[in-house]
Amino acid sequence: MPETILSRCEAKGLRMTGQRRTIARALEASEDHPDAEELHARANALDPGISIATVYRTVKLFEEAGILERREFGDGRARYEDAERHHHGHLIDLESGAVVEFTDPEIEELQARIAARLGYELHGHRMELYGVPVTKPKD
Amino acid sequence: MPETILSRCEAKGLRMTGQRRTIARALEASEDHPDAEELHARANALDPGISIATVYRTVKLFEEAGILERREFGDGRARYEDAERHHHGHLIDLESGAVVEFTDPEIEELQARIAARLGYELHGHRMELYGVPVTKPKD
DNA sequence: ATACTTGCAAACGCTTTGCGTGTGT
DNA sequence: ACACACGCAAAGCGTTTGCAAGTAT
Repeated sequence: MPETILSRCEAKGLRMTGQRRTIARALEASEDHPDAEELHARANALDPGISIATVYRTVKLFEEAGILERREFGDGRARYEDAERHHHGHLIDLESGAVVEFTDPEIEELQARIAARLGYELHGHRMELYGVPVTKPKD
Repeated sequence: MPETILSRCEAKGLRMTGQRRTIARALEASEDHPDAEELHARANALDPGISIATVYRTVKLFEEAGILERREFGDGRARYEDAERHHHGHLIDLESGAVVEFTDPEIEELQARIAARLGYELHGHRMELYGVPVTKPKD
């Protein structure tokens, strides 16, 4: 089970360019949920010259590889976070847009229970419940 | 406690034009989660001549009045549903975008518990948890 | 009477994409 | 060497908005 974003990229066989490495480092250093523009700024702070188009292409690539998760909090822009970070919930202030993270042991259990009851595994599709990708319960 | 969308609009003192009445009727008849374009089509099927701009203005108005809830399922466009309909969850197929509705008595209880633990009521702001507006637990 | 609402079309903000150049494997 | 990634700028898409004409109260 690899741990860094870079090592997970390599494990998936992604071609790692300088730009992708830098974006991976910027994501690694992020404890929050940057949007594309913010991630662009953080990556360019590490190594200038990365275009916003490359940021968009890279987050899409990483998301399709299961390395990143894309989130939408209702303000129109997508936000990204490391898919391996411990699962947590998001409580969103609808006025200010502030995002409060929290963890609750009951969440994953409840998600797994609901998903199982709905028979999601019969579809063989990736499913999302309350904005969170559904994973099979460990047994 | 009024029941139709129209009566709730009147109770809130909204100025009810012909277009707004028609959009309210289209929403009333919807058992699913139409986006703006779909709602526009349904409203025009009832009474033609309503512009998409008016649909957008009206759903925003209704949402701010607490009559509608806006949802985002990750496909870029917002979807709308009657805020008074029984609370339910959404399981989303990430490939096809299909939305499966379900209800679970544990969801609201868990939401209320998490929200209470996080002290959301101290802020005095409208908060959203997993895409669902948080309401105070009834006691 | 007057403040609010409408349709139209232009503008908006975020994201994607075509193209010619540059680069990882 | 060659398929793929890049930067740039243009286009795309859902949504919002300025304006002049129309409407609810």
